[in-house]
Amino acid sequence: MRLSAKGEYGVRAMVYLALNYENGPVPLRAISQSENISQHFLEQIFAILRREGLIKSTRGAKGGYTLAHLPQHVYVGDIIRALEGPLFPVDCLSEDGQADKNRRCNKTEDCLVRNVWEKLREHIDNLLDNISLQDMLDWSIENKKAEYEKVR
Amino acid sequence: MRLSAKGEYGVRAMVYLALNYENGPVPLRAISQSENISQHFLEQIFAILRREGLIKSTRGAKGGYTLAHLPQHVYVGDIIRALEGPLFPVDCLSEDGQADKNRRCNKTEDCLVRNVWEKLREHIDNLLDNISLQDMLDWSIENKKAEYEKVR
DNA sequence: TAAATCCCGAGTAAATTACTCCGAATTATC
DNA sequence: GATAATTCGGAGTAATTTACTCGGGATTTA
Repeated sequence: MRLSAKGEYGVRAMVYLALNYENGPVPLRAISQSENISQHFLEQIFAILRREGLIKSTRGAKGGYTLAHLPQHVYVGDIIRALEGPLFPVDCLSEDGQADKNRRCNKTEDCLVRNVWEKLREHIDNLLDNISLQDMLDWSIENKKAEYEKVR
Repeated sequence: MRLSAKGEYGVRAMVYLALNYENGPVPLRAISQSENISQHFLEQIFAILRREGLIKSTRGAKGGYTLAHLPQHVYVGDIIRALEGPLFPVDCLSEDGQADKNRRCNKTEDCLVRNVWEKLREHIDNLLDNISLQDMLDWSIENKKAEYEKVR
């Protein structure tokens, strides 16, 4: 039950894009260096994010990536789901019938546990779908303000 | 971001023990057959649950496993954490300083994302620590009642 | 003594993860 | 038009994790 590097890096990178939202396209090299993430790996992550419509790319020199929407309209949930698939999947919960049926929970009629997984997924989705990149930037400012007040 | 079979099976098995709480020790074979889970694999899962004090074992013929506490005092969070380790770990969040430091988020002073992971873990913990095995059994009864009302 | 169980540790095939490597296409700038 | 900076795409791969299997020993009941 952990977040993979893809998801973790993806969110970090998206925050970086949010910070530079006004400055035109950001090249991967910059993110890679600043966040200390392999550039090749980032390329793969960004390919996904682009396919999912979360970022826009500009090719060629002076090119790079930009958020496809305002930071207040990009949610952590979108990023993570794009990169990791549905959150908290327990196979018996998969909507698309892709579940590995001969391996898991065949008693679908009366599965006592299913409710728990459903609740859990709802909670996680709900939380992450209510945190925008802008929120994260704002928290940071608040924290800094608080730090400052404390010092004074 | 998914629950492993260990966690999933573990919860299913514990629900089974809750259902049979009054009937004395339940042998693995019964659970294995009823829940369609490999018995050897269950042994490993139960070894962990026992070490964590969630179940008690009785050896020998007519032996088996019993919940160590009343179903209303065993929480899903305990089961899953026992089997899967801390929920939603992002390495930069690990309390024990075990984090793979040269790989991830070295900017610990000012990590914008950390807050999100922390909130998320709190939420998940909080949810799962408030669902007891008894709750799950009760829900099932309620569902059945509702079904019944609907039919009537 | 025999059968039923838990207990323990080693081994392993398959899947997943976290990348690397290569080269092509596109664009800006000189 | 050449060069450099970038995105784009796919293939490959080493390490790790997962989901088990296998074998045998210890304990208890009948």
